[in-house]
Amino acid sequence: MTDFDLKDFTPYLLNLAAETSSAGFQAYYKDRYGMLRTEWRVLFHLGRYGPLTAKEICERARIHKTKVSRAVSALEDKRYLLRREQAEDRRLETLRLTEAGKKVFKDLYKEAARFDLEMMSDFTAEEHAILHKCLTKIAAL
Amino acid sequence: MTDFDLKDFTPYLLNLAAETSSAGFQAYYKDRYGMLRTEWRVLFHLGRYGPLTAKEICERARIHKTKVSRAVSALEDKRYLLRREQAEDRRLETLRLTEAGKKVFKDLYKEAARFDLEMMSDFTAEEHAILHKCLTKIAAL
DNA sequence: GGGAATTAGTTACGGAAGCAACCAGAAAAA
DNA sequence: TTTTTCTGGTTGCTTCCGTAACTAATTCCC
Repeated sequence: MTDFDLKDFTPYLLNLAAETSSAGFQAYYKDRYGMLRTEWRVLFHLGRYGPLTAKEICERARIHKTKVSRAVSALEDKRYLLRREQAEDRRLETLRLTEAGKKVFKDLYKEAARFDLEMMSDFTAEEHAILHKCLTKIAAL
Repeated sequence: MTDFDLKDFTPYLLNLAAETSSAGFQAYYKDRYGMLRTEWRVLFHLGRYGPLTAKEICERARIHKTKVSRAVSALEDKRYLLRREQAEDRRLETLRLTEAGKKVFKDLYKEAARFDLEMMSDFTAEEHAILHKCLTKIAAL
C-alpha cells in the first residue's frame, strides 16, 4: 500500500499547479495596480461582459457575495468602477467600469492573454486541449 | 480582441479545478479529524516518508516555514506527532508520528487514494497521463 | 392593505495566511 | 577565544477569507 505518492494525488497537483501558475500574473496586477485576486476577477467580468450587478458577478464568477462586495468597494475606492442604483428595484446596483477601469482592464486582459500563451507554449495543441477539457470537467463548469 | 475568455485562462481554470477537487477531500479530514490542509500535508509527509525535520518538510512539500511550524504545533496538540531534539544540532527537531498519528495517516491515505481513483474515473488513461504530465510541468516539480 | 417570507448587499467577528522581526544554537571568521 | 554571520524554528502583526447576522427593499399571500 505504498505505491501512491503525494504527487499522484490530483487535488494536490492541481493546487500546486494553480499556485505556481497564478504567482506570476498575480504579481503583475498586485504590483502594478495594488489589486487582489477577487478584484481582478470582478474587473475582468465587468470589462469583458459589460455592466452587471453584484449578484450576476457572483453567479458568473462563482465568488461568494461577501468577497464580491469587498472587491467592489475596493475597486470603487480606486475609481475603477461606478455604482448606479436601479430605479425599478432599488436593492440592485448596476456596476460599470470607469474610463480608468477600462484602461486597467485592457492592460490586464492583454497581459493575461500573453501570459497564458507563454505558459502553454510548452505544450502541444493536443495536450493543451486535453488539459483544458479535463480541468473544465473537474471544475464542473 | 474579445476572443479570449476567462475560462480560457489557464491559471483561472486551474484555481477553479483545484478548489472544486479539494473540497470533497478537505471536508473529510476536517470533519473527521479537525485538520487543516497544511496539517494534512505535513501528516502525509511524515506518514509516507518517515521521520523528518520541519526544514525537510518545508523543502519537500514546498510549504512556508511559518505554516509548517503552526501545523506541527497543531498536530502535536492532537497527539499525532512527537518532537525529538537532535543531540548533534540542537536547533533541529526530528518529527515522528505517534501510533494515533499513524492510524489517522493510514485512514487518510486510503481515502485519498480512493478519492483520486473516483475522481479520475471520468477520464481515459491517456487523458489521465497527459493531465498529470501537464500539471507536473506547470508546478515545476 | 398588512404582515411574513425572500432577496441584494453590507457588516461584524473569528480563524487562517503572509511577512517581518525575533530567538537560540551553530558555524565561520577574526 | 570572541564576535560576526547564518540557520532552524517561533511569534506578532496585519490582512484576508468564510460564516453568520444584519439592513433595506421587494414579493408573496391572506
